[in-house]
Amino acid sequence: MSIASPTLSASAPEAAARTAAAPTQCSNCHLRELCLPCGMDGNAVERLDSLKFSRRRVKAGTSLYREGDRFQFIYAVRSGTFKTSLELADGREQVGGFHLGGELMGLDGVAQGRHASSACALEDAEICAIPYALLAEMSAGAPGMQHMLSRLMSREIVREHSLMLLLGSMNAEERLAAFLLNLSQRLKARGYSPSEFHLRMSRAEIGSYLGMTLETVSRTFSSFQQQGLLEVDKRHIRIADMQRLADALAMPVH
Amino acid sequence: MSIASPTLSASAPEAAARTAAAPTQCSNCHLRELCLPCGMDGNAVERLDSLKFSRRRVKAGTSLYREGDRFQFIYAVRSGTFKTSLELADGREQVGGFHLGGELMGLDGVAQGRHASSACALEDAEICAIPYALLAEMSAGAPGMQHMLSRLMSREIVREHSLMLLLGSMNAEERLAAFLLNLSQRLKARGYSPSEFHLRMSRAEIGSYLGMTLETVSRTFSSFQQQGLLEVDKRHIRIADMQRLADALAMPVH
DNA sequence: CGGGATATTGAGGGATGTCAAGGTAGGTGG
DNA sequence: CCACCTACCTTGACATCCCTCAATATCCCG
Repeated sequence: MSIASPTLSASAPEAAARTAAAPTQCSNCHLRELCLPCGMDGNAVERLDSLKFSRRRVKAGTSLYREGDRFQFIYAVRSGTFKTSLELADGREQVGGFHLGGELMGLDGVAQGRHASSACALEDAEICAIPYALLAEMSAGAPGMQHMLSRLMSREIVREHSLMLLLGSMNAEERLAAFLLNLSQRLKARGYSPSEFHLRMSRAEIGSYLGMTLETVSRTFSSFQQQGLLEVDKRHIRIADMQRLADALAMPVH
Repeated sequence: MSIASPTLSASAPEAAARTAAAPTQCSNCHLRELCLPCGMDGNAVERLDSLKFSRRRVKAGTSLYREGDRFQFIYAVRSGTFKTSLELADGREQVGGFHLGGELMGLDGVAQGRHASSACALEDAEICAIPYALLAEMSAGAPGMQHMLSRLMSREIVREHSLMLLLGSMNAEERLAAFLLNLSQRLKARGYSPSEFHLRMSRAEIGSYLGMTLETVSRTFSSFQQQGLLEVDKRHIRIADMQRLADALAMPVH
């Protein structure tokens, strides 16, 4: 609960400088197929370009926003990995998700006008800050754009459904298998290897996300390795048998 | 699993008849402070009225929609109680939420154009079917309306956050206490007693929602009764000590 | 080189799941 | 109206998964 790490300010000089140097445009972003513009027509993407989203670097371990902060922006990850989390009454944290390039954060702030969770960079990262008010204003005249926004929010609801399912009715092995397979697919969609990757999050963060202790996460990794499903070296993971890992999900041991 | 219970059709003759007899208007609905119109100005509510939502009765145990059905409507509960759920690979169900009067269901369908969960009435109920396409079309010209829709979806995301927290880091007593306190507040907001009510859902459904077995739910009810927090008679609940029940949440036993 | 964060592994215990038996309420048909 | 049936709830005994506590190893960084 490091109170030290400050929320970055939108008006930081370096952010302004960067924006001037390299205006951020969705139309030629390498993540356009995954991110906000996904499914939009050229016309709509041009409108997005006109907003000239500001870009910001976020250092590893730094918060992008915190629970209770005033909601102004939604954020798209350009590079790096984030976690979003809630703080419990007793100070522990509950991780709500991990976010890779092209994924959006902050949509939970629309409801109350304040962020309902915190977002923290797990490695040095870069984001686009999208002013929600402008986005809403613009989509008033553009039905397709508004629908896109609704779809994105709905997608977040569906994502949380599956997490709920995971937390509500799976054992430790199923949970970790589900986590790894989901991560593998998302990495693949971003052009990385689906079978070999480096985890950006600690065992404790994985455990919090999956509703188990860091020791159980560690033991389950070891167990998967002994079963020949994975090769694990700290945070470096190789999925040795994707099929059997998927089976661990579909066929509960019960 | 009962393939028998049919999804109701929007074109059921009785539904059409009812609509003609009593056109549904948000502006004089007794739930307007809790439901869709909440926070809208008079102008916007009039626009809602012009849509003339169709009303539908749903018998206890009947599905309103099912996972995979084409998404056309979002539904507002007028009376009765619903559960929403997902089906697991092995046939078990995972309950995702319970819905009282004034609450909306089906927003998870926007993402894919298909419903991502099923909704089933726990008692005889009545709903408003809100054609999503019309709603989206109308809100294109009305910024306030569109913002309302976004807020509602965001609220759903926040709701699932708290469920995630509950499933990820609470023990059986904390979970049941959280469930009862939440239900109590929602009943109070609807003009019912917050301290004495009838549960519309079975122990198994509560257990699925909270990520525990029906036996543990039953035992935890008994334990609360022995501690003097509740009086329990099957589905009839009286909260005898609201404060200590709330304490069970804030001060984990750990 | 030292210190802190992170990961692994073991031992033991406790919370919760599983299996089983019995009770109660409500609906249905004779 | 009663008998029966089914669904639901409660409770007990036991098993087991996972948490807790603890020791050690490893890595990274100053």
